[in-house]
Amino acid sequence: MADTNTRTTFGYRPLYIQVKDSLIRRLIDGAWQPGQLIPSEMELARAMGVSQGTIRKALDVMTAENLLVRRQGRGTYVAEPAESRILFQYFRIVPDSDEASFPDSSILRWSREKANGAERESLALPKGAAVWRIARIRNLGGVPAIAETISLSAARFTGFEALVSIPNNLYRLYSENWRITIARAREKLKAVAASKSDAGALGCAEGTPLLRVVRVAFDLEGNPVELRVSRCLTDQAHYLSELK
Amino acid sequence: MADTNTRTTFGYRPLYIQVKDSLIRRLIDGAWQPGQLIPSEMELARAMGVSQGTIRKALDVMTAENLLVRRQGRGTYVAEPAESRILFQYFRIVPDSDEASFPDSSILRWSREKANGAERESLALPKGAAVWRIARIRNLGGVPAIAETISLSAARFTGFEALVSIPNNLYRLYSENWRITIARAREKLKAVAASKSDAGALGCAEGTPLLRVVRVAFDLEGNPVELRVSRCLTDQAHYLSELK
DNA sequence: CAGTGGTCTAGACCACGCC
DNA sequence: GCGTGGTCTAGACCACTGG
Repeated sequence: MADTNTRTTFGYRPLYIQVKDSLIRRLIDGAWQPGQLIPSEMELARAMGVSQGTIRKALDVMTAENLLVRRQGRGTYVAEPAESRILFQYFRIVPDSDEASFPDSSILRWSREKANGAERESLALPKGAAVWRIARIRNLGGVPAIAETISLSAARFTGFEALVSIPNNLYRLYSENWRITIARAREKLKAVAASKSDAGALGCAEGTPLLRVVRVAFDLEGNPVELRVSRCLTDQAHYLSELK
Repeated sequence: MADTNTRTTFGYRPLYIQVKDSLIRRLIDGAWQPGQLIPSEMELARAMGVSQGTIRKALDVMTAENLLVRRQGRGTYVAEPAESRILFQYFRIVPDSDEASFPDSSILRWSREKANGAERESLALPKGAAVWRIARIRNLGGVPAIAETISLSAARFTGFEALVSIPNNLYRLYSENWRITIARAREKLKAVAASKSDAGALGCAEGTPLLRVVRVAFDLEGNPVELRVSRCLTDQAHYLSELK
């Protein structure tokens, strides 16, 4: 590892970035599983032939990217798609009054379909590709609040038809069944009028203003994995965004 | 600085945090102005009696919080509320097609008013306090797209009435005229139906779904400074949110 | 070429969790 | 008490900027 760097201006990559890439490789390959305790800084430093400080910098960057969790006195763990973390990181709809609570969800239907234009573009699928399409309703405080349509590449999620049920926490499902880690996501929000079917599902009048959230979620390698379109009732809740 | 720490479990603060607090104090007091080049790491280390590495860590944290800008070979500068940075950090409405462009804006009216309940709560104002209330329209690609109402504490923004005009970039105005730096903001989004006055201002039908963004912006000390309510037409644009 | 931030190293000590 | 991550130091060298 010590001499992978040519030291020319072109293509110079700091050592700690190379270390980071190498460690991310282990996550992608599944050598390190979510929740697992990874070797200590000293061990990694010895094994990779760099100083402890360089290892530390790589681990710090990965921690900032929510890939690892470090606990003083215990060690460094691979981040898990656990409820609490997902809630904080990926679920931005919160009731106006209280703090956030994880919404339950009921599946309306799911089926294998030919990908439409939006799905092909968002998920980088070839023409004629198939997707799994899931429709569900999420409740906030017991009241239907979000209608969601989730699309997944059928080629990537092989064996999806064998599922007996679809859990509430999909990112854990992706992780455990397909070893896919969601690393980041991009959301685009618009205000739209409720369609007839959305109105029926959410128990509101047709034409009610809904917050439409289109999310594309990416894996560790930067490939799009999931397209999720949510239509949200926002009379008692809002989408929270922190700008820092 | 070396011995401000009691080394007891209670109230332990790392040195670099103390350094950071001390440097932030200079920003709050205005000793260091936006755009200014601050002393080099070595100078600061000597002046404060700590190692260069400790200074570096404090500066890195402040850079991550967008308070400083570091440029290799040149030095470390106090961050400016410049168009380009504001655009990236605080303006999340982008056209569906292109990349982001800074919107122009036209002031509809501004006046001093008695603060309403929402303003008192958001800005932590006492009962009976006064605010400056600004109404403006922002255009995206030449078309009216956003109707905004901005509220500022009259007690904090003294002399506001003396302004001959209100510029497009308000955060630069706050910085230059009142030495207030906006450090972070929280936005809450809902979908609402266009009111009669919004419809008139935006040239859409009454009842059109609008994206309503309520922003509270905070200064370096964490005090709320600005309440901004935006109603956005989202037929040709969207609100972009990155989840990492 | 001098000065700045960026990287890398080596070693010491501290706070924390667990046994 | 031991091992972990977290802090702090000191010093070397590298990459970038500007004169």
